[in-house]
Amino acid sequence: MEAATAVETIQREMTVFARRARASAGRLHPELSLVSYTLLGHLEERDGCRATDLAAHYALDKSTVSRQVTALERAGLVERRQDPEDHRVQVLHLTAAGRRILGQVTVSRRAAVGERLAEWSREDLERFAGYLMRYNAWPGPAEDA
Amino acid sequence: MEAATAVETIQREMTVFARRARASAGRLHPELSLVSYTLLGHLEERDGCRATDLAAHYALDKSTVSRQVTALERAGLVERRQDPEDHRVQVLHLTAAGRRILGQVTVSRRAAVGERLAEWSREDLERFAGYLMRYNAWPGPAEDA
DNA sequence: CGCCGCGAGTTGTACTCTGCAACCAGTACC
DNA sequence: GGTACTGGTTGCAGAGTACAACTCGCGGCG
Repeated sequence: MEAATAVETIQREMTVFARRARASAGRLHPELSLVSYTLLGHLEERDGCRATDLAAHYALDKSTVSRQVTALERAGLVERRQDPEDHRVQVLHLTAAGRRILGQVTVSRRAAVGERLAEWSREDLERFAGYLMRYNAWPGPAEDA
Repeated sequence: MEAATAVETIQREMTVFARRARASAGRLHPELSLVSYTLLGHLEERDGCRATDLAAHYALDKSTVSRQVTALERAGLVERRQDPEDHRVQVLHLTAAGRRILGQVTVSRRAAVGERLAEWSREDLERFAGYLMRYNAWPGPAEDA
C-alpha cells in the first residue's frame, strides 16, 4: 500500500466509524447520548475540568458545551463548582449518579466494542490504541478531516 | 496496557476523532458536508450503488439517505438511473461534476490529514489503516459504540 | 482609581442531520 | 388477483451545532 493510499484509507475508515458511532449510540443507550457520554468520560478521566477545556478538546463551540452541561446538570450527572481563584470559571465534576451511569454505559459499550475486538490479539489491540492516541494527540488545531 | 483498557482507549479515541472530524469538516470544505463527502466517496469506490446500500453501510435511515441524495442531485453531483431490471430501485452514479468536486476535496483533506501523519513511518501508516479497515469490516450490525 | 481588552460562559436564532411513521410504487409468491 | 415484501419519498419532530451578541469577572495601564 502506498503512503498516500494509507492516508486515504485512514480518513475514510475513520469517517465510517464516526458515522456509525453516532448512528448507533442513541439506540444502545437512550439514556445518554454520544455527546453526553464523551463529556462525562472526559470529566472522569481528568477528574473535573472547565467547560472551555471540553470545547477545545472536542472542537465544539463553547455554546454547545454550555447547553450540554446544562442538560447534564439538570439530569443530576454533573456538578458545577465555582473556582475560588477565578470567579469566571466553573469547574465541572461528576456526581455520584453521573459516575454510576457512566459506569453502566461503559460496560455495555465495552461489551459491544469488545465483541468486535474479541478476535484481536492483545498486541494488535495495544498498537491500535496507541495509533489512535498518537493521531489525536497532534497539537495543531483540530483539522482532522 | 491491559486488554480491556486498550478497548476502552480505542473507543474513546475513535470518538474524539469522530467528533473533531465532524466539527472541522464543514470549516474545511463548506461546499461539501461530511455526509455528502462520504456518500460521494462510497459511490466512487463502488462505482454506483443503491440508496439502500448507502443506508446500510452508514447505519442511516433510508429517509436520511433519500434527502441527502436529493440534495446531491440538485447540486448536480449525483445522477439517478433507473434499474431496467427492477423499477423500484434507482442506481446512483457520480456525475462528472461530482467526481471533480470529490477529487478537489480529497486533495485538500489529504493535505490536512497528511500533515498530521507526516512523521509516521510508512509501516505505521499501513498498520493503522489496516486496523481501521479490520475494525469496520466487522459484519455484524453497526453497533460500533 | 477608571478604562479597556480579554477570557469564561449564557442566550437567541437559525440551520442541518437524523429517525420514525405513514405512505406510494413496483416485485414476488401463492 | 391478492398478500407480503422491498425501495424510496414525505411529514413531522427532536437533537446537536455554530455564530453572534451579550454579561460578568480578571488584569493591565494611564
